[in-house]
Order: sequence, then structure tokens, then C-alpha cells
Amino acid sequence: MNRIVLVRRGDDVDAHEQASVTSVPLADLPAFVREHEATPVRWVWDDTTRWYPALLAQGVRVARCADLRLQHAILRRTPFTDQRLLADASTAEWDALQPVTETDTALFPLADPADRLDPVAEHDRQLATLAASPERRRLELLLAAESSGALVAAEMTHAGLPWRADLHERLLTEQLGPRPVAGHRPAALERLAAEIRTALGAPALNPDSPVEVLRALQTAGLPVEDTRSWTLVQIEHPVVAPLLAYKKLARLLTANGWSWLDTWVRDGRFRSWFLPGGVVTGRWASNGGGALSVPVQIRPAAVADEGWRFVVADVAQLEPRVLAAMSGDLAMAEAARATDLYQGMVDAGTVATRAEAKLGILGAMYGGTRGESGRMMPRLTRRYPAAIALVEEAARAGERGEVVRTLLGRGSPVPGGERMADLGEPPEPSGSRQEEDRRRRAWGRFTRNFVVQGTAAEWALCWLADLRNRLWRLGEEQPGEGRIEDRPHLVFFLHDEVLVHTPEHLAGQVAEEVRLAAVTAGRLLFGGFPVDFPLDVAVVRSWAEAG
DNA sequence: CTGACTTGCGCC
DNA sequence: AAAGGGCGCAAGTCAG
Repeated sequence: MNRIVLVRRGDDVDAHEQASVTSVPLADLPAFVREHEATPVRWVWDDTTRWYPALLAQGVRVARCADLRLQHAILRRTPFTDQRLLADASTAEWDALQPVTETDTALFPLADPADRLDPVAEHDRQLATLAASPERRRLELLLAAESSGALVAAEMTHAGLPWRADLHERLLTEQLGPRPVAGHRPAALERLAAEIRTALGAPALNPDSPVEVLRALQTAGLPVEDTRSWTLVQIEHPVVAPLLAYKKLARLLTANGWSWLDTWVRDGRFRSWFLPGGVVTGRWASNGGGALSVPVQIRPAAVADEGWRFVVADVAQLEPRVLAAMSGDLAMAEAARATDLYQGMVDAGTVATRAEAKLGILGAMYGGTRGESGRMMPRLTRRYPAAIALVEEAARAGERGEVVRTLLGRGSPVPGGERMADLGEPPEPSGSRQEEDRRRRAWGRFTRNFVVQGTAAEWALCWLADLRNRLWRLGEEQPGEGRIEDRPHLVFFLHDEVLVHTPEHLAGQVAEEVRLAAVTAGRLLFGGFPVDFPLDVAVVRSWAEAG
């Protein structure tokens, strides 16, 4: 595979191809890339978010890339390489390089820290590191998948998720009342607020203030320590119903109300940024509009264009299936042969009910040992020894402070080495022994989950990467200028679910390709191991019609 | 006043 | 005795 390393030099781009260097004016880059795409090529660049949006804006799609930023992050942490081969004076700067999420696709940011980096040298270091790795094949697959994910992410942002602002607004008005003037509550919330104040005998209560609400609840004699919904549903009092209703609608207003529409929906598209590798486990993060938590409530507003459809596909119980496959647990794989893994466990006589099966498996993967899921463990251990041993060993390793890895070699962070969102990060032993133990066990739960969540993310990346290529080929006969958005294309990805926007007449074929891509992903990761990844696939006009 | 942290809830 | 993974986001809260 021919590789071309692109390096910015002011208004020009140096294209390094083997020993030769071609200088291309920035304005001519799209044509240059398009021309070279006629034969197989892998574009090597510092960071996809700095190059690809401008190419897409010019209607240029690339088949392959190597995203040095993302690859660097993986190689830095994997236990599969000799870190000395990657080390360089610039390592810290590569570590610190951030993706860009500017709306301006025409120009690179001024004073971009990426400009101080040498992509050719970093590329050489990465190749040398890979060449010396005893697990080269796995790592290469992971790097290729990660880079392909970067292309998908850029393409999804470019295309955007079709979004009907008019339907969204109607939905808001129906539930909240007309859009209020700034600083005022919508009518429905105002009504509920009055009910809450009456029920609690607190005429000045601000229902948006958890502190005030908690105090008022306690003053009314209710035994609560917080104001969470699941706390409230457990008590009986006239305030509960209006308060729960208030919370639900207030959430809709603040998270996905009119200002969300104003901010994130333009020209009939919801545009946010997807950040591959944004989560330590390898899952994607997102930026803007809460793209990874679009509530079911507003999904009716996601509607395919006229003459187009969504193909919505998700994998049933991805993580337990991945666990079965990566641990080589044949009994668990057998239960996964059924479309519903949990029902498969019931049918095999492992547990009595589907609910028990789910609780037990989730507990095994998350480290929940309280109550029911804990009581399930001995049975699961007997029945699925390999699978349970894998997560238990990952937990023990984490408790010992060791690094664990996914199937393809993404390494977990070193405990205390860096900030993480929620887990405490005690760099120094501090506090009591109990506190230390608590932290160690918390880290064990993290590493226990890391190996499964991370490997599931790898499966999903392979699925996406293969699907992306299948969709492109499928649209070859499609009229248009060869732009992504003229053909069936991915518009959304959420851990184990994809949305494809496709011309209606291709929807059936898209559904088939989505399934074939899942089969490919399973083979890539797990070879011939007999595990299924059944998909729920729906061809719909609106996202809300799926599932 | 700003900025950092907390609360609570949405998604998987 | 207690022990549930990963995120993003907005508004409230509170210290400086």
C-alpha cells in the first residue's frame, strides 16, 4: 500500500511519497488527493480533524488514512510495544495534541500546535515501533480501525443527522407550551411549579434548585437525602407526581429545548462532533449537543430526507457476546447463539429468569456484587468459567495497579497517572486504609469493565470501517458528484448502534450490508470462534420508528 | 463577579 | 459491612 505523508508548510502542503516530496498549494490539495485516490493509497497526516473536513467540503472522500495523533495515543499505552522506539523529544507534544472542532473548514487554525510537529518522523517511529512488536498484526488492525473511525467521524459531522426543526418545535410546544420569552418558564412548567409549591406548602420554592427542593421535602417530613427521581418514586406524597413531571419537562427544556435547536440544528441537520478514541476504553466521545445522549423523547424529529430512509441497526447485547468470544467461553457463546443471549441462558438452565440473567451478566462486567447480581456469581462462574475468569483476572490486575488491555492491545491507563472523569485519582497514598481499599476496588471495577467495553469498541470500529466501505461501493451508480452525502452514508454511531441515511431504493441493500459488515467484524476479531452478533435492523423514515 | 465543583439526568 | 463501568451537558452552588 502506497503511503503519502502530508505536511503543512504555510500555504503549501508537502506530500512525502517514499523518497520524493511534492509541494502542493493548499488550494490544490483536494484535486491532488482526488487524483491519487484513483489507486490504493493511505494518507498519513497528523490529525484527521485538521485535514479531512476541508477535503469533504470540496467533495473529496478518501479511502484510507493513518491518523498519527490517534495512533500515537494507542501506541503510547499499549503493552505490546517497546516504548523506547516511540520516544522522542516531541513525544509530549504528540501526547498533548487535541482534535479541532471548529466550524471553519476552510483554514487550519492559526498558531496550531500541530505545526511544530514532524509527521514524517513520527510516522517512521510508529512504523519502527510496530515492526518490533510481537503483536504487530493485532496492533495494525487496531490502528487501521481507529484511523478509519476518524474518517467516519469526520464524514458524519460533514453530513449531519437529518433533523426536522419544525417537528421538534411542535413536540416542544405540545409538551411545554409556546416558547417563552427569555427568563420565563414555559406554561407547563409554571403550572407544575405551582402544584409543587402547594403540595409542599412552600410558596416561594424554586423547583429548579435541588437544595431548596430537598429542604422543602424534609420540612414536609419526607425521609429523603436527595431529590433524584428514583428516590422520589419510592415515597408517597402529593408532591411526587408533579415534581417528577416537572423534572422530566425541565430536562427536555434545558437539554433539548429551543436553545438546543438554535445552537445545533442548521439547514435541516443536527451537527455535532464525534471524537474517536475520546474515551480511555476506545469508545467515542462527542462534543456539542449531547450527541451521544439524544433522548428517545426527541428522536421523532430525526427524519430522513424526502425519498430517503434511515437504516437503523444495533447489536443485541454486544458486550456479553464480546466477552464470550474474547475469553473463548464456548458455553457462553452457545447461550449467545440465540438472538437473545439472556433468554439463551434461561433455556440452558443457568438461571431461572431473563431478568436474573441480565442482572448477573451486567454485574459480572461492571463489578456489581451487591444484592442479586452478587448472588448470581457462583452460578455464572460454574457455568461460564472462562468468561468469568477473564473479568475477574482483569479486576484483580487493576487492584494490583497493573495495566490491562483489550483484545487488540489498547492499554488501560496507569492508576493515578492521569485524571479521569469520575474515579478518584489518588497519586499518593492518602487517607485511611479503608479509603485505600475502596479506591483499589474501584480501580478493579474499572479495569474489569475496560477489557470488555474496550474490546466491544474494537468490534464496533471494525463494523463501522467495513460498513463505510460497503456503503460507498453500494452508491456507485448513484447520481451525484461522488460526494459522501450523495450515496448511502453513516450519519450516527452510538457504541453499538448506527444510523445510515440512504436513498430509499437502496435501503434493502444497505440493511444487508450492515449485517455483512457485522459478520466481517466478528471474523476479524475472533476468527472462527463460534459467536454471533445478531443485529436488529429497521428501515424507517424516522429514528423514533426503530427499536 | 468568575471559575470550579456538584447535582441530576440523558445515552450505551 | 459494603462493594455498579463509560460518557456530556446545564443549572445550581459555593469559595475566592
